[in-house]
Amino acid sequence: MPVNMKKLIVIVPMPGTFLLDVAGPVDVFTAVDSILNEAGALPGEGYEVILASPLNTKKIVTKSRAELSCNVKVDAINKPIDTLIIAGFPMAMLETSPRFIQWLHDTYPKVRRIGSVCVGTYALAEAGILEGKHATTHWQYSQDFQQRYPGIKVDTNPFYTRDGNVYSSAGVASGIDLSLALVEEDYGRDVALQAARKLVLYLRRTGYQSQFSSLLQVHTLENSIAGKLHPWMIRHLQEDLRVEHLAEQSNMSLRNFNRVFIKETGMTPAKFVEKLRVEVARKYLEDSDLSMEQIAEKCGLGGLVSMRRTFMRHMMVSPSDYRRTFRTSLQTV
DNA sequence: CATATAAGCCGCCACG
DNA sequence: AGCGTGGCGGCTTATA
Repeated sequence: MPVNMKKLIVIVPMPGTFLLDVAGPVDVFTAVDSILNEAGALPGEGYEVILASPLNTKKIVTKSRAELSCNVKVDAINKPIDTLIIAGFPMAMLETSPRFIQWLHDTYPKVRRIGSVCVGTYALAEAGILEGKHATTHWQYSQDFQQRYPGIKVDTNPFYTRDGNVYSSAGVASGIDLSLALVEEDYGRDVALQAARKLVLYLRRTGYQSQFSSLLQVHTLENSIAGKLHPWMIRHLQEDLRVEHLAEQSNMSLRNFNRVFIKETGMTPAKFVEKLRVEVARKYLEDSDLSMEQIAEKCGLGGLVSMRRTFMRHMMVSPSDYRRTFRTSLQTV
């Protein structure tokens, strides 16, 4: 893929889809692109987002009867696809559009990654892309899905799952969570966070996945010093986690520890510890009634002022604001 | 708010 | 040479 080309995000809206299935990912990627541009993007940085119709017509009628006008029909796409996302999928389409399924099957090997929103997961399954892999779909359909495709491991809890370069998300609004995760993978947490702020979203809603630290990729979890240290750090958050001690714990010299750690995680040890502390603090703010002092204590974030400063630096909101908005948004749902 | 002190980071070079 | 490693010194950054 040419280096100086923006990543092409192709979103396929299935007829009868919820608008949000489509609009969520579209707006996330679009917002990120403009954020990157405002920040002075390098050539090739950012996203080009297009809608591609799976039918013979460019017009797609959504469930609400609102009409989407696609940029192109899928088989007319002539540029390399970075990310392909299938959104929505009324069940009737399964039998009626073998051509699209075939196209999906043929196109999958040529894309960097592929994802689905909601029942779009059926399309991936039908194209044989998910065989033996983990996947998610809308909770109402997960039982049916499992029966229909016994070779696919269906997770019902998370908002989205990833297995290799295949992603699937649970339904409708979770397409947004998926998209933010993809952005985070590409451009890091800060950019994803900015996009979430711009769209007034939370970067990561609480699903069961959030029990894990998002700081490490799955493959980093084993066979790396960062991965081995990670659980230990979580257990000792309230203690002195100076880099010196981390190096000691890993039986390495300070110098080398630093070097290796950066290579593995892409960030320096101290930054990592700080992010970890903030992340755990967020969790306490979200799902506990512990006082600020108690949270600061548990996370090793020093005292109140110190926690506030550090938290602000990462989240761009104060801990109390974060807790408040989080709580009130939960109540209105 | 300024200024002192500690911690973190990293280039450079050396060793096996 | 080509690598993983580690010590030193100085620059940057956060905090009291």
